[in-house]
Amino acid sequence: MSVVPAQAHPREETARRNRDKLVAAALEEFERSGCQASLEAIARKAGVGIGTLYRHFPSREVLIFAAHGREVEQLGDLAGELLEEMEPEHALREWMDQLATFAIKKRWMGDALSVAAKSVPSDSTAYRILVAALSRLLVAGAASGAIREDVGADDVMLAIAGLWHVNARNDWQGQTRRLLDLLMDGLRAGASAPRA
Amino acid sequence: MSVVPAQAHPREETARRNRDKLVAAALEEFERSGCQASLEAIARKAGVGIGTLYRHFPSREVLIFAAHGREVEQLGDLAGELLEEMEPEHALREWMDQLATFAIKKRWMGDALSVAAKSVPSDSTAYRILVAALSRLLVAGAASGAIREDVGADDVMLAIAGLWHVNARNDWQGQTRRLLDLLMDGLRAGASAPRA
DNA sequence: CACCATCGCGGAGGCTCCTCCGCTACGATA
DNA sequence: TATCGTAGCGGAGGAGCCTCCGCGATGGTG
Repeated sequence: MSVVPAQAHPREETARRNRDKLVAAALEEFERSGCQASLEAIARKAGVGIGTLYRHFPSREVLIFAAHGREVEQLGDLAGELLEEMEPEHALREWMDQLATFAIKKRWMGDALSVAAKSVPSDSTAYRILVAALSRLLVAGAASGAIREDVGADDVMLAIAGLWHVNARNDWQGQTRRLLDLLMDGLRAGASAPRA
Repeated sequence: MSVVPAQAHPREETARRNRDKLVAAALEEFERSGCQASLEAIARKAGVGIGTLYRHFPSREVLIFAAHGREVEQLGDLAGELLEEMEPEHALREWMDQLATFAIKKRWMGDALSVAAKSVPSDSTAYRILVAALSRLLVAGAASGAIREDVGADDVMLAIAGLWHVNARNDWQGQTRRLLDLLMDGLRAGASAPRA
């Protein structure tokens, strides 16, 4: 996982190993019981003290993303790939669909983002990655003339915050589709009443 | 507060008094420290056991709305009043603005609704009240031809879920305005691409 | 070699959550 | 009046959160 600097201080070495053990344990526990799994249980499973867990991961959210960072990055990269394959407007929609699916299928993500949203979300690495991806899509859309220019990635993140709440519902596909349809209609250039 | 049935069983009488004491204490504590205030502290302040609190209010959310129910109802009533004063499209927007302001100014509300959203939100009385109000506005809007007909109140609730997260940000007015602008643009009749 | 500064570790401790259960007090019944 | 059933009360208890601090290992210094 982590890069091993050839001749590290043994202390740092141990610390790194502990970190890795924690991430592994967290991944398992989050998988098993959603991401409100007990942090003490994770520490126990990793065989380290609870203090060690909190030193490495000062908040639950940080741990969640440490465990799932890779997947978030892939979602970030996806934006670029979609932009190469299709026109920006469709890429934007497709990306948001993927994000929604992600939030449903990988329950941790919805949970995590809704935790992240509580504090100052911009503190969250994952949040930043997603906003960056979204931003690329919006800029490309604006450049192509399909998407209005007066809306920022932050605004759209806020507008799709509802996705994190769709979770347990029965008709999540319908809910998600309608929510994104609504949003896309608002996002299209010319949607807004002609500005003065 | 509660209606006093003339000759109640003394036991029920005590229970009612306890309930009222709890609501009063909760109101104070929520005011003081946001609605993640300690329930044990509330019980202490009310002078009852923690068990009594949980018997009357099985979840934090229930207590929050027991304490603030009146205000939520007023917000519900506001929908009808606005519809009498202005055309539906503006009433809808105005109502959502009020809701947003509410969510910011009365921090408990944003908190509470985001708690409510986690479980099955339709279990929450407050949620139902708000959805009902929204529904009235949408129906009126559709009848007047200003608002599209294929969007339900639940969908809109989901779309404005972001409002609960605006909370701590600096530029909440701007964020809120942009979010609602976006939504209104999507909601206007004719916004959607012509359907097949 | 003896001493010292530093850093990461573990876990105790204070607090909250929420459940569960024994107790009491009061009305009902004989 | 003596006994019983029951509704509502209080709070102990087990679990989790998070902080804080004493400890031991390690590498540097005289």
